[in-house]
Amino acid sequence: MGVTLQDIANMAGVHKSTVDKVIHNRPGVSDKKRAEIKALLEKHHYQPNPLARAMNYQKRAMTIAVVFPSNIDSADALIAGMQLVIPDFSNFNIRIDRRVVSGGAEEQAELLRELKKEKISGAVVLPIADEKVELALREYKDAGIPFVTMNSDLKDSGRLAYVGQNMIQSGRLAARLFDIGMPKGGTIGIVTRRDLHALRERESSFTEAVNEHYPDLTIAAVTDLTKSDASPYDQTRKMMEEHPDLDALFITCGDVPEIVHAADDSRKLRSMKVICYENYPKITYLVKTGKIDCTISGNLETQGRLAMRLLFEYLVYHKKPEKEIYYTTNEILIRENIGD
Amino acid sequence: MGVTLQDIANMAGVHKSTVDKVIHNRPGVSDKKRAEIKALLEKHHYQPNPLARAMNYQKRAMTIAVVFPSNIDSADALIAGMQLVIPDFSNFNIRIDRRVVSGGAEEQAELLRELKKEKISGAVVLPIADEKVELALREYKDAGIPFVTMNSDLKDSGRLAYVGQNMIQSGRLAARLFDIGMPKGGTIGIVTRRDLHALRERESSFTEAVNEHYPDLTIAAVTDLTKSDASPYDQTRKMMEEHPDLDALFITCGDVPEIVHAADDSRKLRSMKVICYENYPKITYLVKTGKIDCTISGNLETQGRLAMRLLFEYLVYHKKPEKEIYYTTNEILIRENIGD
DNA sequence: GTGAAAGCGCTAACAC
DNA sequence: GTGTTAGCGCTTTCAC
Repeated sequence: MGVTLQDIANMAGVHKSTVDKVIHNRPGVSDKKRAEIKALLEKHHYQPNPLARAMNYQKRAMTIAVVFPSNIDSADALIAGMQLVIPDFSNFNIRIDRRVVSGGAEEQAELLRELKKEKISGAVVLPIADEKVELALREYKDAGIPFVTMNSDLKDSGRLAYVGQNMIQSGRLAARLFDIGMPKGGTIGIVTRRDLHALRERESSFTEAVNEHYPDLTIAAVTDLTKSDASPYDQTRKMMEEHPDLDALFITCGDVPEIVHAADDSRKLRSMKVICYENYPKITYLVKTGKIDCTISGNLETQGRLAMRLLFEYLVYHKKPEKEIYYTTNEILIRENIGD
Repeated sequence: MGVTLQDIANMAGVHKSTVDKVIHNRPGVSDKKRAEIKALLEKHHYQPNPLARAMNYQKRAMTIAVVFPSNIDSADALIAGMQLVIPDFSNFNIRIDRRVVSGGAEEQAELLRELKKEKISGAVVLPIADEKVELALREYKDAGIPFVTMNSDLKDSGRLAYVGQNMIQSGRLAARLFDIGMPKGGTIGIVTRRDLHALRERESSFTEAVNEHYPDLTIAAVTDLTKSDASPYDQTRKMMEEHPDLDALFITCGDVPEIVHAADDSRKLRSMKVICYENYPKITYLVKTGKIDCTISGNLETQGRLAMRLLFEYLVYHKKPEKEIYYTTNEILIRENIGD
């Protein structure tokens, strides 16, 4: 049991409400008293009691915005994770306002500004990697609206924390898994998208690991889905036809089902090793049916849960995250451990 | 916001303290009023506010006992997990009393009875699978002392919940991993201990999977460490010498470092596939240095954390676990994803 | 600029 | 049996 606000008030010979004002940097206290009280707080390592604080916030209506780009495969799992936190805070009056915006950076930035006008209490954002979004988020920081970035980071946005996967590790891990799964070596085709910073990191750490450590493996083809307007399906088929010799497929990005189907339709899949990322129902199914050998999960649910929890705890208990960056583990999922 | 105790009191036309007595089944209320109030609570789905409740329990001194058998390799990781929960409950006056008892079931049962006399508030137990322990735990149940079993279960002990690994899955998974890692097939030696129910499950699901699905794999030797008083090291060496042809080693149990060293000293290790369970520093080291190919982690830290959290939440918020059995995931850890 | 007082929802000691 | 009262630690409104 630490010192309470009342304790501090007694020592300072003032009323506890005065101490409260000091703690929250509110006006209405003379400079000398303020300094005195601040010193006492420091000296006795005053820590507010989170429970008592939360008691007061219970009826205060709060809105948390969840901002996603559209067409993100991972969205459902991330949302599911966020839902998990809700029961723990069910006695609070918190509303989750989920907004998916189609379009790109410009649209996301605009949405963020709009939400700010609606006076939201905080936000969980999967930010598009663009300066415009970064600027909009910096306004949040200035306005004192806390937000957490999730799944993809924006370092200088002023976020409370970032929750996501360790991309470098995820790429290296995939390289090793191909090596294990292809004892005789072979050629790999990569499907990726290079407009996302995170995926570039993943691809390059993969390529580096293959070149450095696994001489029996060769990267024979790379398809960057953002280079063309053709569908992921068509682009994959094109790669498959141009490289009929591929032994394996490495998918760094989303649209996994389309890509896998394209490979399947090219009549190559059954003899190919396929490794991809994340785990949502469509992928689970493809792993269970053997079309995908292995998926590396960044635990999207955990990401969602953690992100929401960090924000809640900040809003409700004024508790700052312990770290700035939270990495989830890279889990290797195969048919035998992908279920429950 | 649900109905409050005060709301119910107003409806019943009584004082809220009367309602409180009903909620806690305390005497001092007439039978008719009690029935009336109970009906109202039901009808309005009264849910106590956990925050308010916890506020009152903050200064109440509580002791949680942690009871382990001795010489459990997993202990440190489990404890570390439990520690993680402490900050979240730091404003409570909870003391953790960790007791390791050497000896077997009899000693553990005795310790449990002793702790009961010391009026502990609750316990986290890694129970020895024996009727004596089960009986002692049933007395806890009768006395209203909540406890959680962890890592190894005792179904009929009356535990609040069980937190552990899915053993069946863990065995099957190992079988598949050997199949992947030994494309040409080969012979496997098992080191296990058959006095623990959980490990028997693991071994048999492994054996079954190998026999059913992987015809190229053969189980050529099994060492049950409990069959002899010799050290795990010596017993492993014996197996290695009797079966100089083994291609792989499957370790279901603890004492992994000793067993691996024995295999190493038999000059066989470098050409063998080794799969074991769990992940504590000594194992991490052996994986990183390539002496072990793969370890299947049941997330001991998560087990500890979850077990402690369930107990805390019950003690502090009167919140019952949602499930009776909590399985942690079987995580595949290899050199590339075992660190951070 | 400062302090008094009420309130969040529940619990517990004590009077009646 | 039942109700009164005070209290957990913090926040907020309002009067001085």
